[in-house]
Amino acid sequence: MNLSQIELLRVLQENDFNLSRAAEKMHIVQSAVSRQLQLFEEELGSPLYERQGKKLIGLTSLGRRIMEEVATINMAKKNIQTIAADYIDSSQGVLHIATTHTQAKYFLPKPILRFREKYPGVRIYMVEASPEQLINKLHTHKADIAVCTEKVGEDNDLVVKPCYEWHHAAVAPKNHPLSEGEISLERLASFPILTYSFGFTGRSNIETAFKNTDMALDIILAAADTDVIKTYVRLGMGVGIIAGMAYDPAMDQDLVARDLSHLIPSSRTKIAYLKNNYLPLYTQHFIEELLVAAKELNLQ
Amino acid sequence: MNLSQIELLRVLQENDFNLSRAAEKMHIVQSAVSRQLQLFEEELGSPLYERQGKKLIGLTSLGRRIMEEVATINMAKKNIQTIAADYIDSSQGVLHIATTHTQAKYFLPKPILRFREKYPGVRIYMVEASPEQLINKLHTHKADIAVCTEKVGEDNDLVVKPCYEWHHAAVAPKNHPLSEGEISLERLASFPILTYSFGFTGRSNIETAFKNTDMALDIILAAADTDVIKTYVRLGMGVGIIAGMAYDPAMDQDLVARDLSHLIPSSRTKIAYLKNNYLPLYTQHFIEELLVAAKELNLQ
DNA sequence: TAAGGTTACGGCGATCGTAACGATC
DNA sequence: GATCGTTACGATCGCCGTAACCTTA
Repeated sequence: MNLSQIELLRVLQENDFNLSRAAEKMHIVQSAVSRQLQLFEEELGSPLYERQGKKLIGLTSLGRRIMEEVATINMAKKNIQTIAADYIDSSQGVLHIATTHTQAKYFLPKPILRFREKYPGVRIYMVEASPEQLINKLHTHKADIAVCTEKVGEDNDLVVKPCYEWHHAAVAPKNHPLSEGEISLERLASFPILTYSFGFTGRSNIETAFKNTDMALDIILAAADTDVIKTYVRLGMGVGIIAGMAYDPAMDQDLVARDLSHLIPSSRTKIAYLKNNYLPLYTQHFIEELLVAAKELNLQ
Repeated sequence: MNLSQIELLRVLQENDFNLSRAAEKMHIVQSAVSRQLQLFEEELGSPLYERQGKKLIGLTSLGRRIMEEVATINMAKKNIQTIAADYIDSSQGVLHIATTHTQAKYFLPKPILRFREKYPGVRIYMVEASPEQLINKLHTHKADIAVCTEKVGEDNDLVVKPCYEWHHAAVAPKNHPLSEGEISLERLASFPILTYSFGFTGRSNIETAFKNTDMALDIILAAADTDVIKTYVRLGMGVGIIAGMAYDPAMDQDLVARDLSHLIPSSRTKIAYLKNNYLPLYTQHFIEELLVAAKELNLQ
């Protein structure tokens, strides 16, 4: 048994058990991969993969159980490298942030700027995706930390830190009827609505708000992206329901925002990263920066 | 980085950082070990060991942190092998039990006999030692499970299953004054006492019983081993305080046993094994056998 | 016949063993 | 001088790459 065989199992996992693709990813020829897998299965004395003819089509039950240990080993191996690099120079490195559009645009700018001042040597990669994809990116080590509101609470392999709390707001063009008067669920339901896609940015709480009523929102457009929603609100398509902090008084002067905290339960944005994953010092500081920014938001 | 380098760090740990001894243990020459260590430290970019001249004298702070990950990897590697072997044939294998003399002689015989009937192909090794040493044997993989009363509750890396509860008993030769009349702490303290060594078989609870009194036992002999205690009790040296289940009505007809449950808090014997350590099916069944025997004991 | 996998074989490099040397008690 | 570790060098064995072959959609 050796580490490249362990690595191979991981790469196979991420490439649909396709030996040829795995070989490419590992920068060796396919025959080498084939042999290493044979050797490993031979050493263990039992096949790890189900085969259809020669083709690998999935894991055996033994293989599935062993993949848990493989994941542990790969994580620890990565940790060793990270810890050593961090020990030598904790001012340099790479930080992969996975987040949703709304967080990237309306929450992260301030903490990221502050972080950059302290750590000019850290290269920041930000990737936007759906909460489900974010979690997947954590698991496949394509992201170090995730910032989002939905889903992350449900994953047992993640450390989840509560970040800040926010409310939804309704946005509409100036002079829209909704810019005046009290807002109720009924009234809200009387307009065509533009809001987030399922599984994004507190959308679940919008559902919750209407759950025990016989009303339903007439959602004519759902987007992952606050700016898309605003764009179509500006075109007069209807009322947008967005995250409160995504209304920018300066940039959105042509829109009015109405607080919906009395109608829709508050949402909590969270920071998540893999359990057992060593985070370099600068990443730990970045998280602190996020929490500071969160506190500032919630004090306002 | 490769697995034999990781293995090397473990072996060094267990051999006082002595390269020559580590080389022996790994069945390669010392120069090879020296070079592998150099290569690994070079790859990480920072030394893992403190050196006095050329001699290794301990871990650096980086080294200490990395040893945690090394332990994880070694555990997972061992798990992979165990899981595979277990999957192929769960009726064969080796079971290392670490326990104290008292458990080995007075508790384990019945469950071990039953286990052997079901698993004649499993080779059983039993090693007797002090609770502290037992825990060490778990950590160094020299034992799979430990059965004892003291200490194991305090170690966070162990899974601890409560097994059975028992009380101390006083034993004395027939016709000894203690064979009649009520027993109090005062009366007990008036005899010379023979009991377990510190850190063995419920000794801590004997201490507890006298803690808030101004009395003290006159312990004239402390042994790890119940049979040693009995032997000297038979010679008339004094009163033995032993574990209740260590009094054998058939074998110990020349002694009287008096229950001390009203004087000394009850003790609980536990089963312990390493967290994250995969136990083969037969070991899991052995534990069940222990719990069955424990239940039988506590029902009597 | 294209895509995926296996088998055979030759070459290269990583790692080991031998051996001589250096340091420390 | 005994113990412990390093360095140099030759030898070996493991692993890769090339290439031909097998199998199935």
